[in-house]
Amino acid sequence: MSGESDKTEKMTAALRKAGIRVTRQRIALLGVLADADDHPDAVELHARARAVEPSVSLATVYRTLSVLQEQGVVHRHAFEGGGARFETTHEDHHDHILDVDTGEVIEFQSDIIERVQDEIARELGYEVVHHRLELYCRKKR
Amino acid sequence: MSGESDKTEKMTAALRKAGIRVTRQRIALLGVLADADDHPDAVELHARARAVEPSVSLATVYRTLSVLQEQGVVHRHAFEGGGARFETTHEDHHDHILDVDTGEVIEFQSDIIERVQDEIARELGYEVVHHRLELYCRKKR
DNA sequence: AATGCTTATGAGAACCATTCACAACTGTAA
DNA sequence: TTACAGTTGTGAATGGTTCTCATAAGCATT
Repeated sequence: MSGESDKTEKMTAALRKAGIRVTRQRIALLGVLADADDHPDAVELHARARAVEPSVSLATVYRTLSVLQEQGVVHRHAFEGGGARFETTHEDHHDHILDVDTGEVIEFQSDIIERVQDEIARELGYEVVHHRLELYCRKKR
Repeated sequence: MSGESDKTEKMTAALRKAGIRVTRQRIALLGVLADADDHPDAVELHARARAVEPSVSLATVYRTLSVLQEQGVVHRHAFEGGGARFETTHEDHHDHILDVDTGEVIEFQSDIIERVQDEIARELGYEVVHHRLELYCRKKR
């Protein structure tokens, strides 16, 4: 309900520049994405977008998420179990810890791991295009 | 065609011990898995198993793979794009490099990464149940 | 504001990998 | 050999995601 206009404006400006039409449905979804601090799936995003703009179909959510992904605005994650989950792209790269009991997602980042990955790939004659690192964890008691 | 009987015997022995029936279909699939040095998907395993034992259905391939996974005999990997891919469990843990152009899978292992992962989880009050690390790479030229 | 061209949308069908239901079959222990 | 429980093939069902197509609506231009 608050600081979303900032992010949303940046996003829509970027879209216009890319020749992509800014529709009611897309504005709704962008707002929802800007407000989200979790990692919702398409159905959840659909529900949230509908609360703002009832005329958003699930198909459009998927289509728009694809567009936004191509534009680099959102990231799509295929964690174990269930469907894809999304988050707005933020400046710093990170990987994810998933609480296997609650499904909660925690972000983390490790330069060391990053560096070792590149090194391993290089030694085998490859360069890393992208990677996926997920730690499925349980809370220690 | 060759050294498969060894592995297969070990596998079937383990299954019998676990009270799991050793059927024609399962023998065929175990043989195929023992022979495979790649990471085939269910359809590919079905094709290979059919060559040995024509009465193997795709449903049985899936069912058996689930059983074998529960027994710890095979590992299931959900790489990006396409369906799950399988490999027989071998002693040493490893992660995967995927050639984004060819789909080829290369295994690698890094104690450093492993250690840092545990450390990161621990600091956040978690313990790693399992993880998934995949490097999507392109051959350097 | 109205025009026209083009892209986006909603609804529901289609897709694809995987699982399920069920009647027939078959290991396996006795 | 029997008998029972686990297994199988077939085809239908599932669930997430994408596609089709007729209609709606951006947006640059009058």
